[in-house]
Amino acid sequence: MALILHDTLTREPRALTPLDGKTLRFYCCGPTVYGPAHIGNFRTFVAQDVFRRTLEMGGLPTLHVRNLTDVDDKTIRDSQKAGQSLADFTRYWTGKFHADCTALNLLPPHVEPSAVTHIPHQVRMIETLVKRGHAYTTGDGSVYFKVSSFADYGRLSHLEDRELRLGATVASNATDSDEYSKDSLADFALWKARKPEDGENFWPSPWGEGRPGWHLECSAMALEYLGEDFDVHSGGVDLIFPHHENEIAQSCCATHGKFAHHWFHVTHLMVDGGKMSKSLGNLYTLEDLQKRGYSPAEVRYVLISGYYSAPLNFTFHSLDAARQALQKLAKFAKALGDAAKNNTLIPGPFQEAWDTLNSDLNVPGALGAIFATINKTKPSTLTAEQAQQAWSGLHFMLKALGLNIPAEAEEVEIPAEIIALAEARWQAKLAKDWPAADVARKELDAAGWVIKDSKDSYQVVKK
RNA sequence: GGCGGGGUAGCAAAGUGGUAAUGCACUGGUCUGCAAAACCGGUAUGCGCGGGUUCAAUUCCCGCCCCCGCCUCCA
Repeated sequence: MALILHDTLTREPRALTPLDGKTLRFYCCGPTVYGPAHIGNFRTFVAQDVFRRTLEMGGLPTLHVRNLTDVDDKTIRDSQKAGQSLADFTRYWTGKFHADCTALNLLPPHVEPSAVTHIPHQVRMIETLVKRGHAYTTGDGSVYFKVSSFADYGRLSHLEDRELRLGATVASNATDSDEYSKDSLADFALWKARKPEDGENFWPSPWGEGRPGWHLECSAMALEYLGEDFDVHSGGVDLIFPHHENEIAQSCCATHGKFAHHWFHVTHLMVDGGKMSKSLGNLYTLEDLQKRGYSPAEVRYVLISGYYSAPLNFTFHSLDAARQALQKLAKFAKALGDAAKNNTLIPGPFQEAWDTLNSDLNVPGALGAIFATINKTKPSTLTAEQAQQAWSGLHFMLKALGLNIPAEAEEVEIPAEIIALAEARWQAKLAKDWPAADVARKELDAAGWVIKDSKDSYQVVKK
C-alpha cells in the first residue's frame, strides 16, 4: 500500500512512489545549531520521523537527508558572544540536538551534511547560476540570485507578483541602502561578502572572501546527496516562503532537474492556545519538560497526537493524557502475555490503524483505531495464535509511530523500613485492625509510597 | 490587504451526505473494611454564526465572525 501524502505544491493528496522505483529519497531542513531546539522544532522532526517510519514499515526503503545549519548570522553572533570558535560552538549544540533526537526516538538521517563542510559545493552552484545569468555580483563581492530570471518563482507559496514587486519598489526608494544594494529586494543572497563582524568566519571564493547565504546550503546538499530530482522535501510551514521558494529557484536554475517532486510541510505547534515565544515564557525544550517529570516518550506522543497539517495545541494536560495513553498501551501488551511475543510484525488486527496512518499520515486517526481495537480485544479470551497476532499488530503500529511503551516499572530499591511498614499494615489488615492499617497506609503515603492491594497480596510502589 | 491552516463534548483530537472515533478528565458498577489499583460500563439532539441545495448537512454551496502562521533569512 502506498502512502498518500498531501503535496503543498499541487495542493492535493498524492500517492508516493519513488522516482527511481526503489528508494524514497527525501530532504528535511534541519536545525540551526545555536541553542537548544524547542518542542516546536521537534514537532516537525517527529512528524518527519513518522513519515519515514511509515514508508519503511510499508516495505519501502528511504534515503533521508537532513542538514545542520552551522554558519549563519545567529551561529556567528552567538559563538562570538560565547567566546568560542564557530566550530566549537556549533559542535556543542549539535551534540545537544542529537541527544534530544535520540531521546525522542528519532531515526538518525542516513546523511546529515553541514553547511560549513559543503562550501565548495555551494560555490560551484553559484558559479553555474552566474554563468547562466541567474545571479549577479555586487561591488562588495556579494552574489545575489535574480528572482526575475525564474518565471516560476512564487509557485509554491502562491505569492502574487504584487507582493514581490512591493519589495522591489521599496528597494528603489530606499535612500539609506548602501551603494552595493541588490537590484530588487526580492533578490536574495547566495554569497555574502566578508564583513568585520564575521570575525574568523569567512571562506575564499571567486568573488572574494565571504560566506554562503542560508538558502543555498540546502540546495547544494540536496543536489549532492539526492540528485537533481528527488521525491520529497520537508520542513516547517514557515519555510515555504522564502526558504523553499528560493531553493526551488536556485536548484531549477542551476540544474536541469525539477528538484523536489513533492512538498511536505508541518504546521506549527501552539502552546496554551497561542504562539510559542520566549517573552511569553511558554517556549519549552525537551529538557524543561524532563525537569518537570515528563518522559521523552510522553512528549513524542503529544507531538504526534495531532494531524501534522493542523495546528496542535500543546498543554501540560495533554502530557498527562499522553502518559495515561501510553500506560494503557503498555497494559494491553502485558496482558497478552510473554507467550504472545514474536518477531513477525504485521498489522493483523490493527489493519485499520495502519490504513489510517497511510492516509496522509493521519496519526490521531490511527491512534484512535489502535485504542478501538484494544477496547474490543479481551486478552484473556484470545487463543495463543490470536494473542500473537495482537502482539504483532500492536508492535507493528508502535514501531511505525516510533512509540516506546513504558517498560515494566523497573525494580526500585524499597527501603527496609518501608517494607516493614507495608508488612505491618498488611498484617493489621488481615487482623481486621483497620485503624492500625490506615495509620500505616498514611505513613507510607507520607513517605512517598503507595499500596496496591490485590486479593491475597499487595505491592508497594513509589508514588 | 494577499496566501495558507484551523474553529467538533470540561481538555485534546479524528471523521462522515444518513445521524458523532479515540485519549484524558468526570461519573456509575465490580472488587475493597474504606480507599487506591485493576476491570466492566456511562457521558456531545450536537460539530463557530446565518442563509441555501437535498428526502437527509456537522459533512456540499454562499456570506459572515473568531484563532494561528507566512508575506525576505522563525520548525
